Amino acid sequence: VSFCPCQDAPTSGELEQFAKDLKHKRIMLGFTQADVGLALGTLYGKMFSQTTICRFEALQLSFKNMCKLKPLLQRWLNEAENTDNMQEMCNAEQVLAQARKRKRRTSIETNVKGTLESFFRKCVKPSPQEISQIAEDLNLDKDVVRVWFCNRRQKGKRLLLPYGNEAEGMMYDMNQPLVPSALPIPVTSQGYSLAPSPPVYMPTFHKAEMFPQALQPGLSMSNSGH
DNA sequence: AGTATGCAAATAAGG
DNA sequence: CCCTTATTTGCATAC
Repeated sequence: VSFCPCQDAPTSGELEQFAKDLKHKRIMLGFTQADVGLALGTLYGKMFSQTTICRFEALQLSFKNMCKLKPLLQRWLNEAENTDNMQEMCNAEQVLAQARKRKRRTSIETNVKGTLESFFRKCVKPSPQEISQIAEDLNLDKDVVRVWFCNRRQKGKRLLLPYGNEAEGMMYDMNQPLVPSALPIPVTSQGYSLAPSPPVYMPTFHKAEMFPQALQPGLSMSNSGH
C-alpha cells in the first residue's frame, strides 16, 4: 500500500504557527539551528544544515518543502521537550555519520571553475568519455563534472529566458501553455493559492522573492570580483 | 557565536 | 547510464 506524502496537508497558517513555535521553543531549550539539523540526523538518519533549519523557521522554503520538513521538526520538538539526553544526539555525528544520505556539497575552486567554463565554451555537452577526461585533468569526481555541466546548461537557459517585465503586480505567470482563457491564477481549490510552481512560502505578503532564483537583483551578467 | 543569504551543488522525477 | 526540468539543500561568508 502507499501513503500520501502530505499526510494532513498543513495550511499556511499552521505552518506559520509551527515555525514560530519551533523557533521559540528551540531557543528556550537552548539549542541552535545547527543543533537541530544535526539532531534530525540522529533521529531519522537524515541531517540538515543550519541553513535549512534557518530557512524553515523563516518560512523561506517552498510550501511543499515546508510540509515535508514539518513532521520531522515536530518530532524533534517532542523529543527535545521531553528532556531526554538530547545533548548526545547533537554530538553523535561521528557514530552516525552515515546519517548523511546526501552527498557533501563539493566546493569547486575559483580557478577550477574558470577551467570548466572554458571547456563549456568549447563544448556545452561533452560525452561521458570527455567528461571523464576533464574530471581526470581537474582531479575531480566524474559525477561532479557531469553535474556541473548539467547545472551549467540549466543556468545558461535560465539567463536566456524571456521575462515579460517586472511589473509591481507580482503576478508572474511565466508562460501559460496554450490556455485561451487568460486567467491570472489557476486557482487551485485550496487554502493555499499560488501559481503552479510556488517558489517560496511567503508568510504574509512580501513583494520580492517571487521567483525561485532566476531573477537576480539588477545585474545578472558579470559578477565583479571581490 | 549564532543566524541569514547568494550562488550553485545535488537530487527527484520523467524520458 | 545520461539528459532535462524543477527543486531541495548547503558551503562559504556576510551580518
